Amino acid sequence: MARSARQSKILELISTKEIETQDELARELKNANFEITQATISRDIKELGLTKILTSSGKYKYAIVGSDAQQVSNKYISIFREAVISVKAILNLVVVKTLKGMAGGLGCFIDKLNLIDLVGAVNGDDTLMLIFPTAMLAADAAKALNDLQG
Amino acid sequence: MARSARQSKILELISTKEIETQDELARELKNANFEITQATISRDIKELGLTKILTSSGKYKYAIVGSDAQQVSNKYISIFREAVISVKAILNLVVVKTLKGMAGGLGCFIDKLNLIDLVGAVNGDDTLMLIFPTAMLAADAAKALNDLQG
DNA sequence: GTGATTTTTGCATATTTATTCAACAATTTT
DNA sequence: AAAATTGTTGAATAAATATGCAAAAATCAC
Repeated sequence: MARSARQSKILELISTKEIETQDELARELKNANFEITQATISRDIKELGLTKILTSSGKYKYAIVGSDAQQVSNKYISIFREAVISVKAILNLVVVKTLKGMAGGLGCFIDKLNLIDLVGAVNGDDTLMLIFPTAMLAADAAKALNDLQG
Repeated sequence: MARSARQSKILELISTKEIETQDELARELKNANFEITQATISRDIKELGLTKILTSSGKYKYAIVGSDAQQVSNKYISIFREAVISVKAILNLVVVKTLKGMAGGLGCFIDKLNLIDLVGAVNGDDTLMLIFPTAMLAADAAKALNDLQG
């Protein structure tokens, strides 16, 4: 599980910070209690299909980017499956319970891969709340996410 | 001018071939009579905001990618200005005359940055033909492109 | 459980990419 | 036109990233 949790954390980190190098990512992961080397990060990054893009300040940072490879999202799905405990719709909200520490990463890529009419998302450590325009859309999304769980 | 022509060629090359490394790009450019080193290519790639993305075969290739930096497209505009001689609409087509060898690169990124209702594009060495659904859209596009010329 | 098989990882290193610095070319200023 | 400024480049090298290989960990078959 450490593997999925780590990759989830990587998604969260690159979405919330401007990570310029794999060594920097290694340091951030260390702060989050993932003791890991650059070599493994290189592999994770390839698996997640991440790449560096140019920011407006002329620096490069890692980002989730639409790639040729559609299978890449399969990787995300497998993280999703490992991380998610339950998905429930309440009014216009969907509440997702996750393993500890994985709500953040999950939120980031549910956000990115915008398959659904999501207004926004907030998360704690093990809970993710997705906000929808209507109860109906929330129910649809909850169903879609539950289906994903296989 | 060699600079713009070279960068235009780079756009063409990465759009039509799977270029994996800067050295490979250097060899391709050599074939196209641009004698250039990897160092300069590294700079060109940064200027053009290109990055490597994962292909479905698990390899990386260079690609044009939507970045944070909107100024990036300014770079494209400046290549456009240097390359284009004239833009004319005829029926539902727009014919763009360019400097020799630059029609290909131009077509590639006009295609990518899909600002306009373009159906398709074909090009020779110094002529680029853009195909639109209607004469009206072709005329609009021709006007937009002429405006770009500053 | 044991042993076989597969997966994940770190280390060392190869490969790839970015940058420093000096030279040269182009452009502007005077 | 010379001098000064600015932009472009290559060579060498620094920095960053990927990978071969062996070891450790996890998973599976029995």
